[in-house]
Amino acid sequence: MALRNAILAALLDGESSGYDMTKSFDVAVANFWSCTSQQLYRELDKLEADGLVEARLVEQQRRPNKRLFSLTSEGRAALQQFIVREPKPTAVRDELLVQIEAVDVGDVHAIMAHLDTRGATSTRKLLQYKQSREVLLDGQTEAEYLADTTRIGHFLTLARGIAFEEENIRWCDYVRDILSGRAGPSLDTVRASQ
Amino acid sequence: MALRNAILAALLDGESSGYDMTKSFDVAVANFWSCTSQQLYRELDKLEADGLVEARLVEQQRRPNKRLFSLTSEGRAALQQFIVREPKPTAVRDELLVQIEAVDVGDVHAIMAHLDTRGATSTRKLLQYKQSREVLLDGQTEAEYLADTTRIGHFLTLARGIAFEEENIRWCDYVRDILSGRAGPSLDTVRASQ
DNA sequence: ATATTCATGTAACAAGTTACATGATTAG
DNA sequence: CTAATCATGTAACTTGTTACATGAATAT
Repeated sequence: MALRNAILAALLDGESSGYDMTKSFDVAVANFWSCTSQQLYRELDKLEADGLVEARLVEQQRRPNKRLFSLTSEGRAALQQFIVREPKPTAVRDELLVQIEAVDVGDVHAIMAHLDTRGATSTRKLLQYKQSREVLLDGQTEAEYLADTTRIGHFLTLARGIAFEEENIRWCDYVRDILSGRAGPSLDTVRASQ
Repeated sequence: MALRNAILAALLDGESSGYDMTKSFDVAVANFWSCTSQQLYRELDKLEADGLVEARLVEQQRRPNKRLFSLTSEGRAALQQFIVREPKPTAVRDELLVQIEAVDVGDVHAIMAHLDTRGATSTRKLLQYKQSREVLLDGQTEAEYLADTTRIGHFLTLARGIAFEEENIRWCDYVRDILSGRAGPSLDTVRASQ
């Protein structure tokens, strides 16, 4: 009853295959839910069995056949019921933060490498989100967009994703600065100064 | 192998009972991991069986007896191994964002109520985090604290928690403003103007 | 030639959630 | 007298992850 609603919400933008969603869960939906492709296929089967989505088989010549899923009216009704329920508090689960919590007893250089990787990931995601935003806006100002559109939800969650990644990048830089003062010169720095 | 490390990291600050951790996972650790008390007790048993933590029974007169857990050297070593491994990307899981994604097909007033609740929760958490920060700083400036301490990890994760909740509050306000323009006058507003 | 993309899954396992249970003590 | 706090758990269930599998088509 959890992933369900994220899938139903993702289908508001139109029909989609499991494969499409596997990737769009990395971009469009990534700022509010995440899952593996195996979970998606399993849940889509259940949703179909429960009549909340329906599948349309599309036969292709040079590609494997695919099933395009779309919301049924029951699915739409289930979503409507879901949004009036009190949402659970956000479940935060970040291994990098657990590692930072333990930085005092471990390898500072390893942590700094993780911070670089995370910073790069966040930068890439931020770029994707901002591009999605430009696509939605399509040359309009935010005010113009908001006045016109019938699809405001995705714009608002995108705003949260953008703010989250910006904050993430700032924090990675902040922590890296502080840790580099504690780590002692890295091997690279020593080599560079010789 | 997931909650494990969060528990081990939490024990860096000293011994703690399952009950203590149930609540500190709501405050201190909440910005990077969350779990139920049932999970904690189960995982603590496993950690003890694996020799990563050890329990000390404290008999109390007017309270139920409790077991205080602390890190063993094996536990500390396990943490050190954990922090050199590449961390998994953050798993975001926020029902409120799923609901916002679906706001176009559902009850806008219900969503606004959820935003108010979330805003209030974030405000409360932010206050707690800031108070924790003051306790750590103990009158010193940030620079003074960072120069002196041997326990920098928690300070840095706390900074992330503070930034996260501040951003959350900003976003809730932003979305509420936009939605209140679309919802039409609420029943309350109508009553107030009569 | 080799790797990646498209497109779908199964099976086994690990982790997380919900409901339930106990029972004394203290604060309002 | 009622509710909350302290302190621990068990059992059943739902989710999420990992490893594995297939097989043609295109891009490098």
